[in-house]
Amino acid sequence: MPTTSFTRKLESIASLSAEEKEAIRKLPAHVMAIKADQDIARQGDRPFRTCFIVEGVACTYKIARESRRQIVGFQFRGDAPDLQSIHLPTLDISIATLTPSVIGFIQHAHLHELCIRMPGVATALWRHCLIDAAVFREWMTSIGQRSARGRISHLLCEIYVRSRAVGLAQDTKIPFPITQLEIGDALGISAVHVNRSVQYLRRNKLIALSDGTLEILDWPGLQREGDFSDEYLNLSEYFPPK
Amino acid sequence: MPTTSFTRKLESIASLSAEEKEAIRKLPAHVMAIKADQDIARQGDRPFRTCFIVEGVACTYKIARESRRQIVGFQFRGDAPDLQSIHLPTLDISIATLTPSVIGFIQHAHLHELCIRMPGVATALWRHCLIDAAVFREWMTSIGQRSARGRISHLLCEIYVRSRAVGLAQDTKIPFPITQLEIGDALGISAVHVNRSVQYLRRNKLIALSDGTLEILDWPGLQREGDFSDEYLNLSEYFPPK
DNA sequence: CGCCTATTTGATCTGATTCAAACAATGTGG
DNA sequence: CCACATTGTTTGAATCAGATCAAATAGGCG
Repeated sequence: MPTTSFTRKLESIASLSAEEKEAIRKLPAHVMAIKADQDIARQGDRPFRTCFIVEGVACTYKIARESRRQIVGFQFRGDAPDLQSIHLPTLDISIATLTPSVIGFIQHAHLHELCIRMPGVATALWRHCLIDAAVFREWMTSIGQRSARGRISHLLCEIYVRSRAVGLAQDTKIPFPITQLEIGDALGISAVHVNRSVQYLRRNKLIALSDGTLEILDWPGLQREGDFSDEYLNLSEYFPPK
Repeated sequence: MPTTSFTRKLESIASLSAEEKEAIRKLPAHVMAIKADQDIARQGDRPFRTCFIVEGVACTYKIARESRRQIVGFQFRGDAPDLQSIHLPTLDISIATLTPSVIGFIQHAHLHELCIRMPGVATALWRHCLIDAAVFREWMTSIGQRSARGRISHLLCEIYVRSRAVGLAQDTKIPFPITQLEIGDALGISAVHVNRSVQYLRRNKLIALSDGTLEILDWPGLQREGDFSDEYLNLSEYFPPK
């Protein structure tokens, strides 16, 4: 079932009864394969349904003056990039795939109905929105206060932990299809400077990054470099790498 | 009633029936006067109640490495800085007053009960959380992509519109008790540079700012300078200045 | 093979930081 | 009511992190 990824994500951030899980899994979902670098939705849209990632990686972004792009989030398996549209009709962000992806869509009407029928599901969805917001706050702190190296290290830590939480990690390795340009757009750094910073992290044996794979070589070191602590992610279960 | 400010805020972002408004107004609230520059709650706390601003101005902030402070939001009359704690038990932010303030507190239990009894109230509260998140996204975009001048102009526009929406504006003037240091901490700019940028805005007759009062002299010009559009605030009613 | 996108390197420039000090405004206690 | 402490604003000078511009190199893929 495509909704399994969504259920698993919600499970990783809230406690759900077996009935609730089953109800979410049974939500009627429309599923679609989408190529890389395609917009799924655009700023200003008024969607009648919410999307979630079944497979692949997506990002949400806003455009500021002079077509400068701020990526405001990365979404992995199970994440719902526009869950907010349940109660905010007009999108203030655009959503795009970064890799070839499989995207699921659930109509708002079905979610509303389920929220009334099972308040525990409403709580889980609300929590999903609140954790998104906690991540935004952490990113603001990163962009506003940390050095380029710190920001990049912090982001890599976050993506590693989140990937792990939804079963995408193999040992200390995760798939990492995000380009350096995209990292720059997410962190308010130029791509050139991202490159130089990544090289620094490689030189210092904190990470290995190539061929779309990120390997954590020195987890404590990377956390220190990025001033990272995973609390803001509010994961209900979390297995740190050895 | 102290809860009137909170009700008015929710009214400004969601449509509530007379019964719902009345129910919110009747929520048992504990009220407290607090001096300026006091923490109301701290990162790591697990509050059993939510606070809201009856009078005064507060901010929420996070501390990054080397005690650098990122202010992640300003709160005015009616705002609930830690509404998230309804479903996220541990606070990832600290909350502090910026001026002498009157703060109201409502127990989570009462909010939960009301959410079940009146789903419209749940929607309004959820919307409050979602609009907070939309503001975070806009701030990220500001901090990540806009120049110092742009960031400051954008912030002034936002505060002006929000103050107006809860009845704090007189014509083109609003109370503005936020220091330049605090602006800097909110926007990732040093206080010195904030000062020079504010002087630029003054020189160019976009604003007048002194004695705790901000006057908008050239609204279109300030919006242009800050690349500002109010859509992300999701106000249900909005009266632009003439 | 050749096109396109991503990464890398080098050189130069600049917006913003930092440090330091003066100045203004406000409040406090004697 | 004044001396003084405190906090916020302003100015100047030196410095730097990161941007920009330009071009080379490397990978992936039809």
